[in-house]
Amino acid sequence: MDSPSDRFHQQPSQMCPFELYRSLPDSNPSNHRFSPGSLSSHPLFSPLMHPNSMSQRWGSFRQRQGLFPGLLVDDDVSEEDVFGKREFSVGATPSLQRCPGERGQGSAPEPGDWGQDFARVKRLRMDSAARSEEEMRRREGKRGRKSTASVRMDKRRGAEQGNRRESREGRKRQRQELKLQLEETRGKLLELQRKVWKVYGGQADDEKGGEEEQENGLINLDEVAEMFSDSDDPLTGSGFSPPRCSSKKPNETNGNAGIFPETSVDLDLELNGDQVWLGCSLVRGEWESAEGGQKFAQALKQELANVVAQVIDRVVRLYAETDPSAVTMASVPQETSMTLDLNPDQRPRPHPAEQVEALPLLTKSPQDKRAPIAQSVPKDLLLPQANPSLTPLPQPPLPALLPPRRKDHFLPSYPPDNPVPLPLLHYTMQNLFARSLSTLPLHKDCLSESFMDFRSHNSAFPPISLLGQLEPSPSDRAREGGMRGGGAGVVDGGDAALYLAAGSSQEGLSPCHLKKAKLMFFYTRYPSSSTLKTYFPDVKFNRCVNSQLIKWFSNFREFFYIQMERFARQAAREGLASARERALHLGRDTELYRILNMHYNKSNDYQVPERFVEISEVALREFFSAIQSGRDADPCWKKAIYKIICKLDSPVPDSFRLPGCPTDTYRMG
DNA sequence: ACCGACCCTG
DNA sequence: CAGGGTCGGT
Repeated sequence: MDSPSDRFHQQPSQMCPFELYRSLPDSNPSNHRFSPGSLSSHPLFSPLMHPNSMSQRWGSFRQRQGLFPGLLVDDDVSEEDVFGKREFSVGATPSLQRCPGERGQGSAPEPGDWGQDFARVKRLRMDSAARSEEEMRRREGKRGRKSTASVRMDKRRGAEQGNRRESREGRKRQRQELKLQLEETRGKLLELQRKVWKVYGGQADDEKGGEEEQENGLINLDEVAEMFSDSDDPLTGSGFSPPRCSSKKPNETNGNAGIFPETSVDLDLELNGDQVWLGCSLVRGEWESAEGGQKFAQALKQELANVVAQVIDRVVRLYAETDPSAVTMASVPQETSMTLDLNPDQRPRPHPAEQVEALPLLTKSPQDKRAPIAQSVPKDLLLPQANPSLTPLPQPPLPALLPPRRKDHFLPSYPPDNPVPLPLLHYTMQNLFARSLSTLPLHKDCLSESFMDFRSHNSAFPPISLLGQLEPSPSDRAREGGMRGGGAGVVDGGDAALYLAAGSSQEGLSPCHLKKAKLMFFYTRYPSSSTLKTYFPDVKFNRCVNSQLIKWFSNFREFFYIQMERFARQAAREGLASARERALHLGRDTELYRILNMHYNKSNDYQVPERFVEISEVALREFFSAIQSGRDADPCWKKAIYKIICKLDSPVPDSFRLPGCPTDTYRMG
């Protein structure tokens, strides 16, 4: 039989995850500690889902078992083949394991990479040496039990030749014994799991399938390793049933059974089910035959795989909740689970491809030191969708930037159910691009590099039709300054990319800041330096930046007053009083309003505050009266008007205090 | 539409 | 010196 230990000496990329833990020649764990900060960049669980590791092993297993006669899985077959056939054979499982944007599309993963990942996991496993020892002892005990079971079965075979009834009773006893053994191991695993979860942070009881998570930062890799190590034993692996491989456990969601299901019921269900047992092809009664022992071992192994899948699942969940950029990966263990999905349960599961795809992409996206928006966006908007099993997080007062995934993706090369949330992809790419620009030499002292660059390269970015994907749903339109602050806003096509990237910290001013300043102009025409500092928290202020911002507002005023004077003179030329009055009224349907809106709110995604319309009309009338009365002959005739307008500043909404480009959802959708 | 240069004021 | 305004260039 193809016991896990048979694969001991295979190259890492072909090893089962649990083999890794079992076969650790490295005895110097202290050399291999990973800093938690680097966690997100380590594809910890990706190797576990790699076909060369788990799935391929199970593919071979299936082949030898004849579980899928039509599914020829060879150890040397390519990843694509494995996947393709698997997908074909397990059509009911909506699974896309590889990442079109990353590993798929013919770009086979490099075994070296995966091997390294395995090695990392290995080392992690070694980090808990004492724990390992304990588990080894545990394993030894279980192996002993296992062989005992085999012996018993042999004996039973001999008894079969005797009295029929006796043999039947013996079988019953055997079954009972096996059940007891399984229950025992399950109990032990349960205990172990609880320990682990306590160590992890007292979540043993309140953590229901990883649904209630807190943002504790990055997971300690040791803890992750422990979680893996908890389930690396085939026998202990039977402690919890696979979420997707065996029959659904009705009590699985009761209490802590969500993680550690009650054992007796499970076994009863499975043994009485007269169907697939423990998620493999071992049908009731079959395991009592001559090869029953082997099949029993296989069943146990399969259980182990299921356990691994669960562990991965939980690790991924933890990833998802601690690293928002990985949320789309949440609940991932599709590789093993899909492979073993012979008896799919009813547990709702997220689209596998969605998660598998996004992680490599997202974890590679630069995590800016401040970037609160960048981090919050995917979590808020993608988490509930990508992982419906997770409790939705409270909606922060940040704009919803990423809409639900739509089917009409604009990257045609992707499948319809493209797992990569494209807006997110967009953001990532833009962010990468923007960041890469930051390495360019400075052109200006005050403006950010990206600003300088993008001013002449806006065309390099997607047109608005594409960026329209970023628009939130029209459901929560905000009225009258109802901006929901902070986030990287959706603006016109040319600038949107820049604004998106501007949630990150800036040495200088970015187009997003310009946009924000313009929107601020709706509220304050004469902001003080302190005000500017307040509302541009993501800008490192120095004299130059401050002057630049002041200059911006000066320019805004310049434009504003020029338009006022122009339209005032135009009104002054009106002969009829009614027409003049009409011209002096600044309705939202007037040309002056359109011009102002176009200038300060170019993308028209922000509702111009009524107050600004009123103030503009005041200015217009002031200009008009000055012109009418001939005061414009005075070279300083505008000063008086400036004085009036200067007093009409209103407070800027708090949403502007957040970094990034504010926007409301007006006109969205 | 934007910005630099320049001037003025406090 | 900071900030505001104006003018002219692009």
